[in-house]
Amino acid sequence: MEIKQIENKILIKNLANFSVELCLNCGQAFRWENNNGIWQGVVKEKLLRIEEKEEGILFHTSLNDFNNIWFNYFDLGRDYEEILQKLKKDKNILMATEEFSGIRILNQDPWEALCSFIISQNNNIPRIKGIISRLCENFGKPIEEGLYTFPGAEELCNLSLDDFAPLRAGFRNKYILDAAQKVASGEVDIYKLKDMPIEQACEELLKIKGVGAKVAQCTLLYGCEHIDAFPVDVWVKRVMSELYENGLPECTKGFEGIAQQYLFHWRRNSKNF
DNA sequence: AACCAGGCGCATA
DNA sequence: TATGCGCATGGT
Repeated sequence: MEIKQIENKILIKNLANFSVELCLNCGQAFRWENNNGIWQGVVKEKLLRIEEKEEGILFHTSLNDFNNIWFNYFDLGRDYEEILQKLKKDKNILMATEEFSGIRILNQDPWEALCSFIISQNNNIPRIKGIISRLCENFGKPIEEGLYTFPGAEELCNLSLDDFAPLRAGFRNKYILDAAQKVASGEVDIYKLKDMPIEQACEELLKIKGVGAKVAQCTLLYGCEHIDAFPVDVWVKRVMSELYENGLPECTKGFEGIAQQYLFHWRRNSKNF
């Protein structure tokens, strides 16, 4: 990986296993938009525009923000080469990586991940994006024209269920509110989850109404750096029953979350599954 | 017009 | 412990 500063942007050259499009559009994050090849999104209080060029990945950001925010967000410190080498011992994952090279697990904010995946339950991706977008418009802070921060738990915990009506999230409203209250009060300390054993971290999340095993595992994988979390949704359930009746292969041990993301995307999107 | 969507809580046995 | 249904809403 080679970092070049060009005017007020950062160009990353020779970065293997990184597809901007796949990372931002494979169902792990719901707030990135593609405008003519330039992906745009807000994380914490910061806006990023990022695009994939022939020469490399172009981050429209300062070196300071690249180092302090985006390097970690895109998981650039992790050796995917080594991990994928192990995962590719499995023929199916090998096929998935060949067709969809460059999926990485993003390090999202724990609260945003939790809240997003509560909203995701019994739902489809376009509508999940709509609800989250309305959540940010209604309760986030404006960054610039049409762009908002993701509202924190402390900004939601004192609202009433009626206040959530504009989201059109249906029965999920009460779950979002309960999550906001338990997180804001510290009853569930989501910032400690990354340093806890995964089973214990999972139990903490299950205290929240509307959070079951699937949402908990998603939160741990996408928001708490637990790369071994393994969310099982309908698509992964299909893969498991079709290909892995006896469970995941040994080579995925420790990286179940990455295996999951490739299998999920492959099963959903591959024409030659 | 039914059925489904990156589930979960609850009732029932 | 295991199954099945209801839940709000919107897209196909």
